[in-house]
Amino acid sequence: MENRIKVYNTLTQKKEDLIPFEGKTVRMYVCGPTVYSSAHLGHARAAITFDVITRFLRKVGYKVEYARNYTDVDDKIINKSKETGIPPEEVARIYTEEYKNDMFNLGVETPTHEPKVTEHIPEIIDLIKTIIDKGYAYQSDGDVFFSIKMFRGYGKLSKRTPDEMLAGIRVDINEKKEDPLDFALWKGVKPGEPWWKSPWGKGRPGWHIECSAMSMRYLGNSFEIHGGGKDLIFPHHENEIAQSEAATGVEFVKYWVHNGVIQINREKMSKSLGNIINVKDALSIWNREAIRLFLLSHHYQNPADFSEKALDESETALERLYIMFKRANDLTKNNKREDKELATSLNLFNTKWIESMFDDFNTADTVGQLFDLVRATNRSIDAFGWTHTLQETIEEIRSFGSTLGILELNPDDYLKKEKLSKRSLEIDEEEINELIEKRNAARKEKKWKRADEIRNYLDSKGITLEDTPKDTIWRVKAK
RNA sequence: GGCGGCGUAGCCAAGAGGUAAGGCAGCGGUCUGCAAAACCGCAAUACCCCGGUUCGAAUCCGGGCGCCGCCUCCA
Repeated sequence: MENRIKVYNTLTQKKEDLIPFEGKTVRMYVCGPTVYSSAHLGHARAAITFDVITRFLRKVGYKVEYARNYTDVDDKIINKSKETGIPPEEVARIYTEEYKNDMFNLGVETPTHEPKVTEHIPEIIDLIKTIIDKGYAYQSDGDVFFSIKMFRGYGKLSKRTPDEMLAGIRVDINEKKEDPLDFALWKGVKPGEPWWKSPWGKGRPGWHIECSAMSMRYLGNSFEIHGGGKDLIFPHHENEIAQSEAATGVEFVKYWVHNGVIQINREKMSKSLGNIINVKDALSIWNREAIRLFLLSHHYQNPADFSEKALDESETALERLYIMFKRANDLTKNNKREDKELATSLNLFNTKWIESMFDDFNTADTVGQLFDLVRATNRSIDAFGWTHTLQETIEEIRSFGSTLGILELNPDDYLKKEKLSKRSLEIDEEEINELIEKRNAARKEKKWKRADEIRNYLDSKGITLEDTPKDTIWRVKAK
């Protein structure tokens, strides 16, 4: 078939060929966090989804200009400041740092640009001016509102008309607005709030305008991909389209790409349900690669139901991969034979996973293919030991892993060190090694009862032993 | 109420007209002192229900039922 990447576009509700405006450069903007609280799994999913998309596009030869913002002025930040007594700038600074840290710990690569709202106030003011000049916005008191009825395409992304939205129940009444659906581009200052000077008096940007201003600043008036969680489609992205296209008269974004939400036990993760899981907390329990594998085992558009069981299963699945790496590592390179069956499996994998990624970044499908190859690889290790083909296979799996941001550790680091430090297991490496020696001494004398006692003891501490022809190896149980 | 989406074996989850990936859990076998890991096999007539289109439907269309998201701050 056509050698083109297909991407599902929320705007057209179809999978489309990804065709950049120019050559092989893809410009992508993804809505980053409003920095008023710790990053949760929803942030992690969005970041990882677009991290993988970026990694893959680059792998297949695209240049990706990737911008992801920090919204560091906002009502929620101001509220947090009032609650805690910490100045708003400080609230924003703390959570921006935390977000960066969390993303680093999740293995998310840093985007090309990470603009902050507070550093782009002039751009925002200019953009609002243009929108007013073109007649799409009006001043009311100290505020500036976007007039949705002036923009003909309003609702094209979220597939609803203003009338339908008005039929909905909760629309806040604000006498300053001409139409209840109008939204603020600029908010006049209130006592104790951060403000900047503007042609409309002191104030600050409304929500939505920052993303338009910053994406245009770094990526241009029209760019290829705009991403974010599905929950941002309305009103955030709808409003971005309206204000951007009102200002420039050209199509803002070619492909709108939205990731599905995280659910906890089939329910939305939300403050009111009290079921928000922070990235930091998840990382204290599970390896970051397990979290990524869990997410990437779902198609990015589908909801992902997070549970302890599901994450434990991802760790178990990862363990299978690392055990395979370890088996391969431990082989001596003395075999001159080649395994043709493995070569065939490898070729199949090479073409299939790329194909799956070309088809709307179907990482879940690639994971299935990976495990097919893993079986073939283990079979090959059993039958042939080390071969050049095996070496090649391992390298290819690693390379695949680096596109998904998994399988980047040494087997021993994953199977031992990482987990030893993550679980408080009341046992250390030294003691484990001592016990293994004792057990092997017992085994030599065929004192099986004693040997099994030691193994059971270690098992009770969460350590699994494995006797290989050469020696005894150990790992921390997956659970 | 409006808009969007989902329902695939015990659980999780891909697939979107051509005869159902993969993971986890379970069972049996090979290997092992016994295990573990790995491999082989079983469970497995797995596509919510009822109609329709088609040579052929999990996939398309219509109608049900159940669940979820958005419409208010959200990744």
